[in-house]
Amino acid sequence: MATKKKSNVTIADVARFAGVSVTTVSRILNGEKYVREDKKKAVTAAVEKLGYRPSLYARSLAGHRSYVIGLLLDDPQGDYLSGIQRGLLRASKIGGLHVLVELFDNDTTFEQVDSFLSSLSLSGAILTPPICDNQVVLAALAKRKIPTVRIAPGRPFGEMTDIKIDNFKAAYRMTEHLIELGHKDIAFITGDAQHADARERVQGFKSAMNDHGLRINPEYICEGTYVFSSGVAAAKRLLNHEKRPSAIFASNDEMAAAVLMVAHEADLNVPQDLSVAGFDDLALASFVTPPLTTIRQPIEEMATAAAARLLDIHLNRNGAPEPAPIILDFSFVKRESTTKFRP
Amino acid sequence: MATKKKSNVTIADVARFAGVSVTTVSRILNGEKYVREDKKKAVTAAVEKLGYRPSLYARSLAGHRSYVIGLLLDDPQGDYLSGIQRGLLRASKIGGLHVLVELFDNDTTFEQVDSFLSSLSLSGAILTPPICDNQVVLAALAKRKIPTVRIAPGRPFGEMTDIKIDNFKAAYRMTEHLIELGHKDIAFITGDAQHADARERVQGFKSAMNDHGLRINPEYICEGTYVFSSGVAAAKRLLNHEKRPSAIFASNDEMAAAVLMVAHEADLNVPQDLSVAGFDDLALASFVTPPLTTIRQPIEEMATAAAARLLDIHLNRNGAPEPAPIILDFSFVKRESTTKFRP
DNA sequence: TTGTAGGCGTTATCAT
DNA sequence: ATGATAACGCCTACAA
Repeated sequence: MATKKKSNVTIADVARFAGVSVTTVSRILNGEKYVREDKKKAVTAAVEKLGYRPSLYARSLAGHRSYVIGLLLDDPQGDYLSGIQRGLLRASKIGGLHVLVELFDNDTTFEQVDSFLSSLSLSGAILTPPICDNQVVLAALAKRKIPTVRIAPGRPFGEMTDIKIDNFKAAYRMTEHLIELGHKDIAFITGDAQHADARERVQGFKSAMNDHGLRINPEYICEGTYVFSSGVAAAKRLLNHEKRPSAIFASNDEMAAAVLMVAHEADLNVPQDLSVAGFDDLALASFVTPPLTTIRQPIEEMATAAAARLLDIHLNRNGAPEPAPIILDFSFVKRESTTKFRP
Repeated sequence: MATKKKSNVTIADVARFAGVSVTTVSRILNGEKYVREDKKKAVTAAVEKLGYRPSLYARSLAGHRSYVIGLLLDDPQGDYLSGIQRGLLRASKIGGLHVLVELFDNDTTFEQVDSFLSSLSLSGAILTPPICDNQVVLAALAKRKIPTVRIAPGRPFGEMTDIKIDNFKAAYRMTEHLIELGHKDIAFITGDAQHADARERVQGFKSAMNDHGLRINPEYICEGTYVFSSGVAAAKRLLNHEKRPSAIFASNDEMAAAVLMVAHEADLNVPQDLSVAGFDDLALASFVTPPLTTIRQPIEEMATAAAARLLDIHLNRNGAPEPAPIILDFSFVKRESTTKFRP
């Protein structure tokens, strides 16, 4: 009748079973040194046999390290999120970390973020645009000294690791592509100027134009905000221009898709009548008609790198964050939305 | 010189400050009754003043409830994920829960899931397709008696709450739309037959056809798997058919987008030469050319409902899960990819 | 209605 | 190299 007490097997059970102290078990589990091989073996066996799993909560409470990294989000939009998460989740899992996602609106107060951090004491945090430039959130993170890595951030901030591609170079590259195709009247739709990456992209475009001795028509530079509707507006302006450009470089795919739509409505054929270039290589870039020539950010790798960085900090408990930014390579993706200029 | 010990303010501090016992504080924090108003007020004030935030880990350890719900994912794909997360995160935040995301491949073992659950003792779990039909995961969840709600699941399973739309009805509705437009030769591209929703959609299509006295050409029913490439294959087969259909109903938007692409390559105008209907109303449905007529699943609401359900269980600690499925309304979204049949 | 005291499962400290 | 034992911060009988 002895019903086995349902409670989970604890570290004490393992210790007893292996004939050692809980301290020793703990040491072994945490990969510390100063443990004899035979004991290690015994413990490992016991763990296996009993199906023991340490309680995340007990460890966190006693050890002051939570094994949880926070993915802080502003508003979960667009599918770059899935790329980020895939990279993050895979890497975290391997490193024995868990990912907790939390939402923080644009008008979140310092108090709110701080209280969140207080109750969770994260092992690290990961921020993506646009929240990676939210001063309130950043301040709260810094105050608690939470190791933080930012993916594709705008302005730099304190001692945080930044992960990004060289947006300037990427935009430069795309512009050169257009120029090589013979285009001269090239228009550009900017992203949300709040983001540094948006600013870098315009700069890349402008530099390439200048370096190739091409004149930039100020009316060919349209302000967008990275969202579809802003792309529609910009495209309409551009295509109704008395002398319409022969190519449009939108600083993200969503706006490029908008250009495609407007062009289609205006009975313009892309790419015969108009070349269109995007940026980001979201899934939709391959779905639209015609598929977009674009720049791919290695989103997943970026997230993987972020997790790796955090894991490193977590393991080494090192106080020297070495905030050198990590720059990853972009890739140029040629599809069918761009082609040779023909008058 | 008295440097305030940096450690966080604890429940004991609050109790001291408010002149009551920790028990009382705990009670108040957890909204139990049997507390005098004045004490409650004093405690609330102390909490405010001290900026106290309970430690999630300590609560979890002592209270055997984690306040963490797990969003279990197979492979973070597509943008339905962002909708889910938005709903989930918002609702969870309001309810004071946190969302932890974890990845489980298709070949995850029972042992792995079990060990995950063991170390986190989730307050609840949420599953989306396709993992919501992963028998291994489901079994592990059931064994630990973790309250689980599944979004748009295939086959039913044990005592879990299911949240879904009436796929049959939705597909029926879309088919009727096509029929009302005068189409008779309507083709259908199925989804992954593993998913019950895919099967329900075919059924809806067939029933509508039958009910309207239309013949279903077996060659017009193409097997797809919900992914773009399968849509391409199906579309090619359909459009090369000696007598090609005047309308194609793809059981998700991704495949519908594929049809659009193939049609475009074949110099067919959509919708003049061919009507195309999708299902899901992903973001891409509005981006493609022409925008897709489709069915919208209230993804975000589904997630919200899921969180609400879990919160309810969490609060009431009720053992009666009442696994009645929650059926939410879909909506029919008319865009430009479908139009009247003209011979 | 309120307080006391004993866990919850680990890690950290300090001996040995 | 290994083991007691005291935290960690909170919840929850049990007592009052």
